[in-house]
Amino acid sequence: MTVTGSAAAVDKTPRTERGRKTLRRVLEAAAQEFGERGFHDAAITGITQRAGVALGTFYTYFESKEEVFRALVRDMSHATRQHVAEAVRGAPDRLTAERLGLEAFIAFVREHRELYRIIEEAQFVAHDAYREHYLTFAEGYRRNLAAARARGEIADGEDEPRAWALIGMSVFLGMRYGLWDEDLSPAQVADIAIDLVSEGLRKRT
Amino acid sequence: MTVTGSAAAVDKTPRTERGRKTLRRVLEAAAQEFGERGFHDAAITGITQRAGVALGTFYTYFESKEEVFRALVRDMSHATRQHVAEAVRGAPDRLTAERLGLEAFIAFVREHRELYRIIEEAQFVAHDAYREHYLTFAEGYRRNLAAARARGEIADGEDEPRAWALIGMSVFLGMRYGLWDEDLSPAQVADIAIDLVSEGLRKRT
DNA sequence: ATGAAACATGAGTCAATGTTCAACTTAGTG
DNA sequence: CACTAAGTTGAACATTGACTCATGTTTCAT
Repeated sequence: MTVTGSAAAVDKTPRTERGRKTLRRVLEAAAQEFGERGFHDAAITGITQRAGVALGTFYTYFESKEEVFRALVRDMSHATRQHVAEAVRGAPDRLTAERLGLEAFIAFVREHRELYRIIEEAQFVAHDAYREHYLTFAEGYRRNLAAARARGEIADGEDEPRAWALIGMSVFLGMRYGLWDEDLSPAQVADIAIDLVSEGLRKRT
Repeated sequence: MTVTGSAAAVDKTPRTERGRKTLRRVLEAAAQEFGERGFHDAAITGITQRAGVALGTFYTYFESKEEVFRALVRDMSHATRQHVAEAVRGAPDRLTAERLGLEAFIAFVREHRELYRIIEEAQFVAHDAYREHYLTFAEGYRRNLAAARARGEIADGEDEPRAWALIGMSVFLGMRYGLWDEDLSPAQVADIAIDLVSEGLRKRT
């Protein structure tokens, strides 16, 4: 028996080319609106106006304001990981990969200023999506560190806390040097930060 | 001439002991309400109910919902810095101070779970207060690193990006091991993270 | 061509809640 | 005691914006 009624999740996937096009425009408009105004100040009418469609059209594709937001978080999470993975591909070793990844991340932030507004606000609007995002990121990171350790590329240590430390570093450097001020280039920031975590603060004689 | 009228900021500071007591209760109630429900789901009636006062009493002490929130951000920012400074006092060198500070921070997060909800949400609700918080934190950090570098305690490098990297590390470790899961003790997390930044990832033979 | 499904429209509904205010009580001073 | 300032109260107001729905239009398989 098929479940019907108010609790059923209606399939809102577009069936025609026109529908897919409209959906794409609504999603892009939503990214803009949420990025500029934040979740709560963002208005559905703001999204539909940007997209050039009527208010009701929004509800042809999404159940609610929160649902678009979640879709956006998933999209951007995926896009970010994709972009970083691309930049890192073919790196000769882990530390080089770290540098390239951080540089690519900061550059990505500059080109997608809505990223923080949306992903960080998910912490309060769609907490599970937020957790999912960082847990996924951390798991990938942890695996990379474990593999590098197994290859003898990096010193022994706990992979998971290290992964979270490195992610936090990236997120804050992205905020400070990607979003807030561009007084250093992504490459400069990456060089300094990776020097910190590869060589360490302790003075050697 | 004294400015009066709608644009003037009325002084809402309590003059009597009763007033100060009520204000304190409202502030504590606000921290609870915002901490549990977030800025937008929090209701003024929720705050006044927790405080055991009437709705109107709130407006005896605050101009608006946003104003209490800002007051709270300032309070918690100050309390956090205070707590960490306390724990670090008398540390023999910078790396020891880093370890003690991080450990104290994670412990503080566990005891004040409303901290992240409020400070991080300020990013969207009171962006200037959020910037102020981290800029203040970063400036203190930068000075500490510069001083340690001058004393020859740590290796040469750029203080400011290093400060932001270390702050980001702390914030994410606090979230993961303070808020989300307590599978490692604050001391364990601090040891691992400080080992990472003091010794570095590069393998030494 | 034609009928049905998909898509688009936007005025109207409805609940939530931040803020105001006029009346009332309490505290402190001369 | 009398007077004033400070503090308290909660019903009423006003706005806002997410979501519904009845109607109209477009697409497309047969």
